[in-house]
Amino acid sequence: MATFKEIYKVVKAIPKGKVASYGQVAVMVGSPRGAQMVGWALHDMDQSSGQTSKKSRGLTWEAVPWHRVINARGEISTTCREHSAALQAGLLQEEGVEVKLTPENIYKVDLEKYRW
DNA sequence: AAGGTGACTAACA
DNA sequence: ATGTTAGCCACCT
Repeated sequence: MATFKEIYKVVKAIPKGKVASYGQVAVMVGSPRGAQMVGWALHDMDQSSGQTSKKSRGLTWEAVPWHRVINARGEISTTCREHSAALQAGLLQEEGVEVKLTPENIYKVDLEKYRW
């Protein structure tokens, strides 16, 4: 069953230097159709550095590498776009992941190379 | 308890 | 080929 906890667990399992799509994570947690929920789970902790900050959904947000999770096209699709997206891209690059910036200001990752 | 929501995806027009 | 619509499923109010 795909719960936040399970999702975090899977996300934390993503190796450094690799990325996974929401759908991919969803499948791993056992809910192939729960992609949206995955992104949602991550969004709950968007604080960037990783602080529980607001008690939010009451889940413990230990260092979950949420930046390694992107959409099916390898793009960073945050609702807060530029804000969180830039941070995410930066973190990925630090891990050795090549992140491109499209003309539309959308960060993209080469899934062919970095997909988990 | 029921309804609404969302960092998605895939299929259809 | 792009743009829209529908399905999804746990979590919040």
